[in-house]
Amino acid sequence: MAKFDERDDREANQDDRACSIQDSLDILGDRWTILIMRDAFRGVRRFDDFRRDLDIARPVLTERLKRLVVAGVLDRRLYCERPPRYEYRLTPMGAALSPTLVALMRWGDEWLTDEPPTVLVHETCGEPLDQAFVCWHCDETFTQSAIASRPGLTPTT
Amino acid sequence: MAKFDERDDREANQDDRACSIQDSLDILGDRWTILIMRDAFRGVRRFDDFRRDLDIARPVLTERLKRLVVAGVLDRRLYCERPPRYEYRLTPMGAALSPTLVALMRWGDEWLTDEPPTVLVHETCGEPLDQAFVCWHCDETFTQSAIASRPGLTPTT
DNA sequence: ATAGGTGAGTTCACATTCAGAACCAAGTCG
DNA sequence: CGACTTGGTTCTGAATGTGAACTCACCTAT
Repeated sequence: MAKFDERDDREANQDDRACSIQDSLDILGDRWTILIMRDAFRGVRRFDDFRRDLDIARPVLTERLKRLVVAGVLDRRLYCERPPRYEYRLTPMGAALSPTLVALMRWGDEWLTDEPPTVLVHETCGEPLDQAFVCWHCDETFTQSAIASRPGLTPTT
Repeated sequence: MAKFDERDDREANQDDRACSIQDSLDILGDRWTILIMRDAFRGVRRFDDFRRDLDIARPVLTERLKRLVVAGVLDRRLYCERPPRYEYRLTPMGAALSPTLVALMRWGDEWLTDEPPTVLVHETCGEPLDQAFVCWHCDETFTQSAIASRPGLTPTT
């Protein structure tokens, strides 16, 4: 993934750079990190709570949290001085992952589970929310099936 | 991740099941799979094209593609009889991952890259699209920052 | 007809990463 | 005092990933 010595620039016409999905996955792309983020969204903040909830090996959790803090996605802060205790909180950058996690969740709900999906509801009216694409210009909204042209992420072509 | 023998049901109060994010990650959750899917969205279909584009080890690619086919996300079909050649195409289930990939891409664009983001444009008007939550009932649209209550994926609490 | 090339793998030896258990440190509670 | 908690680190085998070489079926050029 790092050694592209013998590559001709075949891929340059396709997307002219490593693609930001790859960049995102450099931070999130291992078996645990997204689950850690999911827990963080749920409000989990402490080392042992992550560990217990995920059933993850301690050294791995230590390393992942460190990476996430370095990446700027979590913030490690002392929440108790005298027995020094830390908690990990979402930074704005981490919180910005919510659409990604929601999309993953909805996909799993739709295609993988028989159980009733976790619906997101509109706080003010209690009706279910949908995740969609919106064109502020035309004031049109459409779900993914209706979107056709996406430069850099071309559809089935 | 599979052996929960000694777990008490501590997590039952939090979300009463494995959570569909976990289910999704059982399929997508390793360093390569999401990149493979991204390539599939871009129109890559053949073994060697995936291999070259991703610079992934052959055995791993073989195994990943097999898993994705079993999972129902890709479809392996013979596209040439006499030298038997296969191609891997997105199934509807695979295509349904588009919001997830878009969300990942947008996150990477916004937080990780200095380069101009890949904007998605509305085909009919050419204006940039946004990914958002929409309440069909109130006919209101809001981006993730404005969403507050999500059962099962509670915000920062 | 033979030599070389390609697509799609498999097999193998080696390196990295992960898991699980034990250990440690700093503080707190009984 | 000793036990317990949180948040780690260190260690050792197991699992996984890596790259190189090999296979097999076919195709193309000479």
